[in-house]
Amino acid sequence: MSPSLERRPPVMADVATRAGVSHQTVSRVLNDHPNVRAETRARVLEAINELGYRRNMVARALVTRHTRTLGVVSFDTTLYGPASTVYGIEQAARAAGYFVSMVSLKTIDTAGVRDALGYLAEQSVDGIVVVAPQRSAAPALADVPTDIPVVAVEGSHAGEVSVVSVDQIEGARLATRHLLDLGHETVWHVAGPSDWLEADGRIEGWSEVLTAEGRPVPELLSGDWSPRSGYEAGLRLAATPGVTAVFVANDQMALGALRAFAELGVRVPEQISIVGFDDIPESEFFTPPLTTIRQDFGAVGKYSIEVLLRQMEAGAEWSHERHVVPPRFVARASTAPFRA
Amino acid sequence: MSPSLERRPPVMADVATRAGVSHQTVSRVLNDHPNVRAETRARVLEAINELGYRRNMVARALVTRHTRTLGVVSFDTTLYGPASTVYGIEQAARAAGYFVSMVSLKTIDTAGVRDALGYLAEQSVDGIVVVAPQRSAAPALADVPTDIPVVAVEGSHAGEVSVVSVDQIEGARLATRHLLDLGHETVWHVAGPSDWLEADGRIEGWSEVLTAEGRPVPELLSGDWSPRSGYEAGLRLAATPGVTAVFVANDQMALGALRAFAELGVRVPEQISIVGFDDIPESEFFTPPLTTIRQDFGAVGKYSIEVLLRQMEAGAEWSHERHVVPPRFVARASTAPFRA
DNA sequence: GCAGGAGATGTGAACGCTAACAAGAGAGTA
DNA sequence: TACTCTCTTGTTAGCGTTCACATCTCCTGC
Repeated sequence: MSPSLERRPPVMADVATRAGVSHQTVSRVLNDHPNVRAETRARVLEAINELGYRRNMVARALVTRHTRTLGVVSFDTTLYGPASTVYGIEQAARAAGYFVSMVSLKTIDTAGVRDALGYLAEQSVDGIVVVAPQRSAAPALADVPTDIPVVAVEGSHAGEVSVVSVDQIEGARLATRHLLDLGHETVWHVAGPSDWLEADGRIEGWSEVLTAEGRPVPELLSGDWSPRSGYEAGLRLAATPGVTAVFVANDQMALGALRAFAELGVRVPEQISIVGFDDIPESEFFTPPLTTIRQDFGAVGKYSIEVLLRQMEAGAEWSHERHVVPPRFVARASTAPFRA
Repeated sequence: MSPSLERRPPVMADVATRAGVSHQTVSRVLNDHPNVRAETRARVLEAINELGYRRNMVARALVTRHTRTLGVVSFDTTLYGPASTVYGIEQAARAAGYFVSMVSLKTIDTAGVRDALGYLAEQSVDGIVVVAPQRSAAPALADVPTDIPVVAVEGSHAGEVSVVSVDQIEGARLATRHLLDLGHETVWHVAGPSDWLEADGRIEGWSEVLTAEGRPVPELLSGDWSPRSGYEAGLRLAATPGVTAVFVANDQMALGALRAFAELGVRVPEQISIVGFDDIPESEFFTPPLTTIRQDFGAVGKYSIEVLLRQMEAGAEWSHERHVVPPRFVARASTAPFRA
């Protein structure tokens, strides 16, 4: 416990002494500065090895004024979508040489997002990605600290920030058109929670196609993304006469609906066709395998980092960008032509 | 672009000047030091507000020698298990006032884990949680830098590090016993990839019960956790005579097996009973709803942070701990008594 | 009325690194 | 030979905090 006994990890000066050079030369070697004699460099590297020296990034960050760390604010990373997005972000960030500091919110609200941004700002992150698909997160993004670049993923594009997102409206159009093309008179929709922008976009694409085709727009059902809420919606739909085609806002709810139909003896796709959204790894093995809309979460992560890095480089004169990732229709066995 | 124009964020000295005190007094206010006159404190807080000052944690970390950041090394956070564990860790860490710096590996190997640990050490994280359920990660944990506390989650307990994990063996026992109790002669097993410790544990618990009960131990099938690999195993099992009960090492593979059986007209649970593992949110809505073993990932996250913090506090004289979270049997509709 | 002590505040020196500048050595040129 | 130029290395001064210590003020008690 005496101070002389508890050995501190070696610092640059220790390496310098050992190699018989100045600490600055050690710094030059570490930073690949060209003007160092090969022999000197070798000597320094040897000393580094012998001492097991590791550079202190905190001290480095203090003087360089950047931490090579990006902040990620997210919500419920247990869900497949957010989890995949965050994974994509992390991979892309590390490929670009950045660390990722995570904050996942339990509930998303303005105060929560603002706090998270504040924390990350204190940590001097070089940039922030906010995965905040709820409308209530938008106000917090409005008064984000101006000195630090921010990119929103799946966020509202109204604000001052750049946005990267999957084209939800187009995805919903694909789903709805597919069902109409199969000869169904109209398409019912089980939407996501009303606060979610993704839920909005899917409703919009759905109703847009129906209206354009002059079809009746059935009453909207909605759930909370969970299989259970899909199950309940399924029970309601099965009890409603005339339902032959349903577009469910995500695969988990679609699973619940499938379960409800199975229990009530409603055959899919013979009696009712179902299209989901997301293409989670399980969908292909549902009973029946689910026709759905695939979102490329990896691409979203990649682009969000790309946009963020560009913004960081641009410094003061950055301009908001908007990047939209196209969804893809995936045909499986849960949809079939309408038979009267 | 002129240096006078690009304004830096305010620092402690700016606040001090504005409030008419020394920087040290500002520091005291920020750190809730008791010996500050109420009026002075108010003046400082006002100045902080007016200037929009935010403390620079990097500078703080340099002198206090801790960053209040924990490192988390993980693998494929797209899978439900790892994602949930990481989420639990993140929540627990933040509740304890720590940030989380994430590194998710694409492939897990000794070099990858070692690199990740090295990076995190350079970042001066105060502690590290390694979620590395593969055996190949173990060697990297052996020569972890001694100056920084590490906890392994679902990792090998052979090494020098503390381990928090779900009792896989017991889970497998519960599943196997349940099937035997239903009158099945023996139980087949679809295992996870051979490099995974969790796969091992489940095999061990399964074969242990069969052996103890004097039942034949059928040939082992195995997959890679994916629904597709479960589907393929299912096809093989359906073609094997005498199979009446199957314990599948995770729910996703169980889903694949259910699909295979459905396609071949094998009825579950009438002809074959199936038990899964994990209890993912979807399982309850499979066709039929899946009997499975629940893992409490939230608890794992919570305990891992608890153990880590304790170890950080203990400093040099820490001792390895081992915390085991019990699994829970969840009865649903995919299992039924054996009928000859 | 003054020693002693507690409370409030300030001063200087770290923390471990990089940036900016300085300086010495050797090569090339007139 | 002297002069410049380039290459290599060293020296000094921060970055924005906290820590250790010094100082000043005011109160208490004899």
